[in-house]
Amino acid sequence: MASEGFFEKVYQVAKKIPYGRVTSYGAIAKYLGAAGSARMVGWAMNGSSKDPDVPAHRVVNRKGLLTGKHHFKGTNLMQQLLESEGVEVVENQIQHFEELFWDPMKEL
DNA sequence: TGAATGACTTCGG
DNA sequence: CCCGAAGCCATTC
Repeated sequence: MASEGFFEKVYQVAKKIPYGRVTSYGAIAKYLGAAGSARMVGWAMNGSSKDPDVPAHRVVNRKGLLTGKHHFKGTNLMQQLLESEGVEVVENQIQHFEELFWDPMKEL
């Protein structure tokens, strides 16, 4: 259905996230023109399971916290993926988050 | 149509 | 910065 339009956009942006970088739901939402619908981005990510090319592990909340890790298959899968990209993660929180932060509005 | 939900964000204390 | 409460918005039932 066309109702997946919003989801598709989220997937596209998520796929554009550079390697070893992360972003927040709000940033993506704002880029999509749906500023304030950060929750929808997370919701869209819920459907990202059907699109393995979507690096949902690179999308965290504004604090750099891996809030969505509980939605992954493994409890530590999300962190492992980030660490695999050179991103330090401690206590579900991304280190140097401000440095690794990738703003689609600014980068795209 | 209306109420409930959610991987968030912002505001006030 | 931490905590609690309210707000937002699209999707689902």
